[in-house]
Amino acid sequence: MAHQALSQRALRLRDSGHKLTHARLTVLDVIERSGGHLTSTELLEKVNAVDSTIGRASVFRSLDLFTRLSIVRPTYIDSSVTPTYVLLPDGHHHHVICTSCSRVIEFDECGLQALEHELEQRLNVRLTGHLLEFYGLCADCQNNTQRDNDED
Amino acid sequence: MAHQALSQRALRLRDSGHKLTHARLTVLDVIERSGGHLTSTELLEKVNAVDSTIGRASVFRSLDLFTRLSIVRPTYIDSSVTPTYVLLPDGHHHHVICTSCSRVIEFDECGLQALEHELEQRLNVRLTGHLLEFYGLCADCQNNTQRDNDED
DNA sequence: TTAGATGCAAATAGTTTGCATTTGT
DNA sequence: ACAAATGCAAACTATTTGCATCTAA
Repeated sequence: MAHQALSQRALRLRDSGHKLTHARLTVLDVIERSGGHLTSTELLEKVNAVDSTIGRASVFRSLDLFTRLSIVRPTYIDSSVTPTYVLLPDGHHHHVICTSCSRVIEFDECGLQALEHELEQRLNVRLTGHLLEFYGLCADCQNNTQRDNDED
Repeated sequence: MAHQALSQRALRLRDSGHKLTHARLTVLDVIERSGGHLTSTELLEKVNAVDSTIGRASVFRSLDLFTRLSIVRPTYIDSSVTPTYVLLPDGHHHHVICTSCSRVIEFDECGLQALEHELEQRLNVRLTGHLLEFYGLCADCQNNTQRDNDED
């Protein structure tokens, strides 16, 4: 029952001694295709759209496992209710998220090496990675905002 | 029915045109005393211990208000279920999270203004905030790691 | 073959809402 | 005095659990 080619992360999953089940591979695939920014609710919907026989519990269990394996990480940034899961690529991770349309814009440079270094010295920690997210409005949503008004 | 001296943040609350109610002042006080790292559930308990007549709804409403006023911010700690609220000292938010013991170490400087500015120009976006998390081992956990091995 | 994973449905957390009442200014 | 905020309890949403069944290795 071969899925398609296994992603890097799927291999990590297997190497850590867990079974490569249909449910897990599907959940992982959905996360990867999504660009790596999903709430659990969005994930549930998308997984369900792909294969409606996969149960909610398995999605949550996968999310939990992936978190423990550092494949994914929950962040709370603008929904105060549902955590957003972000894919953790290898070294660092940074992008801009449009708070209006949720579009994700990647960028390469983050220039944090210097800061990382300084923090290691000053705080006496050993750092292995980081997550940097900027929040704001993308070009399109800035234009649409001229129509104004959706304050609370 | 004067509470004790008003904190800096309580003043901000008032200045923003909201009433200084008993419930709000109590919630704020509990957060400030706690060192500024609480889940909503912990907050509910502590508020209840101080004054059991304050209802859950008011606690959540305060949390919501404080978040909108940037007095507090929901963030990831290690429960994947309940957001943790941290006090926001100034404008932005950044910290180091120990991947072993989940300890959170705050730091002030992030030097991202320059980058933020550059991205706004280059990507044609309008940025309003950011989250910066470093992951690594705190001093204690580096030492304990000599004893190695506590995989799952 | 068999331990580990699953799907289901019911149980549990966590959060929000409507509304009559109270309170800060 | 009166708009804003509250407390309550019920509604809702999100997540977890127990267990019989299934499946990857």
